[in-house]
Amino acid sequence: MKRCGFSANASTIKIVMDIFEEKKQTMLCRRLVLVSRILSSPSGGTLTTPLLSGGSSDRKMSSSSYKERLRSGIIGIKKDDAVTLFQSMIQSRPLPTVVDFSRLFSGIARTKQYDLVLSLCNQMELQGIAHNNYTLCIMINCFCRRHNLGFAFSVMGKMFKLGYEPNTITFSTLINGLCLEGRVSEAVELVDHMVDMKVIPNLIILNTIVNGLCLQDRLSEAMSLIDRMLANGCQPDAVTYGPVLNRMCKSGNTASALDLLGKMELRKIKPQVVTYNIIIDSLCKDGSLEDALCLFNEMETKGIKANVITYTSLIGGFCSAGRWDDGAQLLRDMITRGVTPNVVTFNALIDSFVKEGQLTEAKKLYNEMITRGTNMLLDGRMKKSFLDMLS
DNA sequence: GTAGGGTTAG
Repeated sequence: MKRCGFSANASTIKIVMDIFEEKKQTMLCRRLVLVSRILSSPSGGTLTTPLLSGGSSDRKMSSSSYKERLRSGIIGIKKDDAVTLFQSMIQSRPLPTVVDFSRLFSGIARTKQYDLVLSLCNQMELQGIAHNNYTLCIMINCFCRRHNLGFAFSVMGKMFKLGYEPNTITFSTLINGLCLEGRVSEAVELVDHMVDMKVIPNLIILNTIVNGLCLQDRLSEAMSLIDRMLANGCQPDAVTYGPVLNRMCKSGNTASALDLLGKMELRKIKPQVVTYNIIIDSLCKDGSLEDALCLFNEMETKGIKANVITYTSLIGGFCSAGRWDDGAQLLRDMITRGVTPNVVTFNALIDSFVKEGQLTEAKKLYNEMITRGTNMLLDGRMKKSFLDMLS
């Protein structure tokens, strides 16, 4: 290991890397580990051989229903639902494969219920189903999101012990974890280690580092990293620029963000709707409503469809400028164009009407909002608008 | 087959 410039609190990385080096030198040992894992895994036999061939019809039903459920999609799965699905999986015979569990865990992780994923991972192991490279990586991500870097690195150690080699995704998960902790320098060190280990960093890794630098408000370093990417033939994408633009706008430098948007276009990087939203919102807050509307037209001309956030920012801009009628008109426009307003959109208008004492208008909008359904009434800020109105 | 990043509105 040629590098030794770790800071004291980077010792975990070093320890884990040392374990890896040790493993690499003993490939035979690794094979033995793999073999013994297959032999000793309690789930080894049941994964391919049903224990209850021709089991009860209940169990067959349950088996086909979890498969159906995983296939039909578990986007936005709620906790109770996830637990029920997991229970039906562990009661099925033959037991589901670790791949089925990784699908479930991945779906839950996307809803940010990291604790739940970790707890179900634990229960899966107790059922005798061994982790694989994928489920371990999901665990690393969960620990990183919970700001438990120590546990994340120990899961990586476990991966090594089981004979898995880290790949780009394993590293990027940990690099993001370090960035989320504000430990960008160590994240960069880890990129160096990847390279030493012949694992090639990709655009996602670089974007992660750029975002980490932006989180630390290290904008000039982020910009020079992007320049180096360009110089080395690594084309950044809109995601690379998002955090940079956001940081510029949030620190009151909308003009620089507009400049950068121009540079993106020169570099043939297609902005996303989010890219425009960041700048449009910032212009609205600056009071540069006309510029915001120009940008709004520009994005539509380019075929980038405005979404609820774009409209909400603009409506807020109109309201701050005292142009409530224009704001209300934009609300009608967005509905006509098939963009559904949400509680934030209505709140911007209603709050503004209430503040102006235009209670009739506020009530009309309120009625429209409840006609449109959903449980918007439960929203706290909306309640505040109405308390203001009543007082 | 499944795992990784990210920026936006009150």
